Amino acid sequence: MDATTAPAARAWQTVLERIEDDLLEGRLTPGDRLPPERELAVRLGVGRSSVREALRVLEVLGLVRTGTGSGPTSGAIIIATPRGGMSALLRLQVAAHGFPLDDVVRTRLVLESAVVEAVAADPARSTDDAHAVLDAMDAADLTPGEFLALDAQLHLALAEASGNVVIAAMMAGLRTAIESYVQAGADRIADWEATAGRLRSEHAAILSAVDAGDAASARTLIHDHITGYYAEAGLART
Amino acid sequence: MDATTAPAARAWQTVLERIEDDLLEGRLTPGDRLPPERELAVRLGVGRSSVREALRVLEVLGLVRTGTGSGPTSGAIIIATPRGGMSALLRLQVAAHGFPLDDVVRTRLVLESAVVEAVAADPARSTDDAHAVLDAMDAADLTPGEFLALDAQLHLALAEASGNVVIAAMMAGLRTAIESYVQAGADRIADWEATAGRLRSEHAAILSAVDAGDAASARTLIHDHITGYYAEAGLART
DNA sequence: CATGCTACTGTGGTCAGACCACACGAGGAG
DNA sequence: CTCCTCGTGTGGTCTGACCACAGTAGCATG
Repeated sequence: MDATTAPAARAWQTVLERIEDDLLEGRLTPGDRLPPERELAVRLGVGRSSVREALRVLEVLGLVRTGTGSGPTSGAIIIATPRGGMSALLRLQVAAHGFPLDDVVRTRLVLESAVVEAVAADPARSTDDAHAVLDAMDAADLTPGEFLALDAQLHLALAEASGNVVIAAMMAGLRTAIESYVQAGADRIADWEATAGRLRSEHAAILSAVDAGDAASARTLIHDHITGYYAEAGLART
Repeated sequence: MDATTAPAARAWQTVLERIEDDLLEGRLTPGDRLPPERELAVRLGVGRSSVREALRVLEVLGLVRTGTGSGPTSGAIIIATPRGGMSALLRLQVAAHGFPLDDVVRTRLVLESAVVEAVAADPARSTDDAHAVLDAMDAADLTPGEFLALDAQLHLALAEASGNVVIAAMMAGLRTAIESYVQAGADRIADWEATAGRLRSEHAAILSAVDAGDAASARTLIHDHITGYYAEAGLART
């Protein structure tokens, strides 16, 4: 409730809360440099190792970027790139069985449906990036791994087209979390070329529906597209 | 692509990847205890501080719980409680302006709509927990803070009723991320009692629609419920 | 005077060692 | 047999030291 006055039993939490508070109050914004670790330690009355533990957390969460040496790129710099942190969180939770694979897939369905609906409903949203990836996927000599990487890129491009960075970050993370399972699933598919061809045409159909502003069709198509692949790859529950 | 053989320039990443690999391969599961920090350091050929930085990250992400002393509760124990990590990530990203408030609210709309729809469509889902919170909110002497805490609890109970832990964790995190803004918004509402009364009846209507299996109505009601509050609290963009 | 090299300085990255607080458990004192 | 005390192993923290790295100031050289 009141993080600013909480005692924060552990020293590294003190550092974390202090930085979060600076962020909230606008004393720190992306692009700013944090004081040197040694100075921060003295200023907050903790050891340098405690400062480092807090910075490590912030780094993994995508809030700071650290650099050695001197100059403007050195030191701990505030950034705001949530992709990495979201991916790490989801990936590890899936690995630790905190997030069942089925729930991850179902969440993808919810978010992707909302994405295509939003993009289809807003004529101002450009799907140029998605089309570019779609064209790249037409190359005939793609390995399954390359194809799936482009597939992830395509879905991400759609999410970004929706303009919602939270959803885009979550979708990137969800995809990363199940990346190894998707890859393993591809190996189980007997006729990969046939599947790839089907996925290509499904992608094209989805984009067409989105571009046409047909939100309802886009929802249905993306839903079937995703559930279809997971069923074929032997990842679906039912 | 291949995390297991990646060089991992930094020592703490080595530790992190090793533990992630153990999780993926099933060598570590929730409930297991990690080796002592000192032993882990020797075994991986890194310093103890590097091990601690990795453990700190895992702790914040909700993957391990550390305890001092001896006995079965001491040491670093694998858990899988993603709530805390999701909340921390979203809260800090909002604080750092990586996640615009509007996108957080819009994502809430997407997820909550999907939740009520799923719960309404599945008669097996129990809304008993949500009803219990609803009853608690009828108390007349609630402060705005207490009321909003129960409100968060109610929405979370619905998410849990959907059975999707990923969505439940995300919703908990999204709510936490904007908690301070929600509180601040409540202070700007002139006639709080009137608003609280309206929220109560809206909650009741949503639960009724869900219990009746009316997914479409539930979607509309929850959508208006959320957008209504944000508009009244002066948090909405438009 | 211009140029290029060198040493210095400040930064994060890592390690080693020490000490503390804590909780359990073994062993002795009663 | 019971209770207390001390030992032991754990995480939590601090300190100091050293390294790698990048920029920079200043000197040597042309």
